[in-house]
Amino acid sequence: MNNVNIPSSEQDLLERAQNLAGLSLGEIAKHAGIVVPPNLTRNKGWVGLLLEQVLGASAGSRPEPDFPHLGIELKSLPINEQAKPLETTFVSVAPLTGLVGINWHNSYVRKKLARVLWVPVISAKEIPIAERLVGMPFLWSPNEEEEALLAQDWQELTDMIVLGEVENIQGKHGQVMQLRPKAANSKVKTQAFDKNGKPFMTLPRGFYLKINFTQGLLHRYLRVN
DNA sequence: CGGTGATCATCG
DNA sequence: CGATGATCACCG
Repeated sequence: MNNVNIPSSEQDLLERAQNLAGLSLGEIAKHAGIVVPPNLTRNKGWVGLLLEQVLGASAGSRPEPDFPHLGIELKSLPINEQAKPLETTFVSVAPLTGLVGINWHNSYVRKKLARVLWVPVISAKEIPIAERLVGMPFLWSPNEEEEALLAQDWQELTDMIVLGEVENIQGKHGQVMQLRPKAANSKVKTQAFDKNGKPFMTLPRGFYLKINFTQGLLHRYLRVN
């Protein structure tokens, strides 16, 4: 069963998402006719895919926003009962080549994060998948401070890539956004350039939002209204 | 193969 | 016990 039911507007999408607040993943899955896996070990993207389907996002792996006509990206956000994110948030694969002419302003990361529908899910490990509750979804765009932090980290990480130092980048780099492996396993390789400009093969990387960043925006939206 | 959706699992 | 590096499933 596919999404015949595509949200017509940002407001429509937001309302639909907010109607999920308080529901359990089990209830939502049942309504959608989807079986809840016993755990996420072999279904790591399950929550995100469930929400995509229920909210009428376009499926597939195309590098586009989940709602192309609205320019909105959908992100599930696992949190604990104290509203603290439990995991970093994957943003996108990091380009390791073809970076000439790319800057923060025209970067893919900035585009992806321009408008995000965050759907918090209380996902403490001890809670069975089906019993995990959806929190209050909210639409977010970076404010000036957030965008400055993202731009700074993106620049630092991209500079290192351009200088051929991608293999010296560790998770600790970046204040709010980091670069980490993003692959099926550590044997997967993609092309990059070393510091002498020579091509070599390395592990694909992705940009991830650190927990302090998503925690901050969560608080910004949950606090004053 | 390289993108999407992410969480797992081990280490300090 | 949090953060980093590694990993899993699916799609076109």
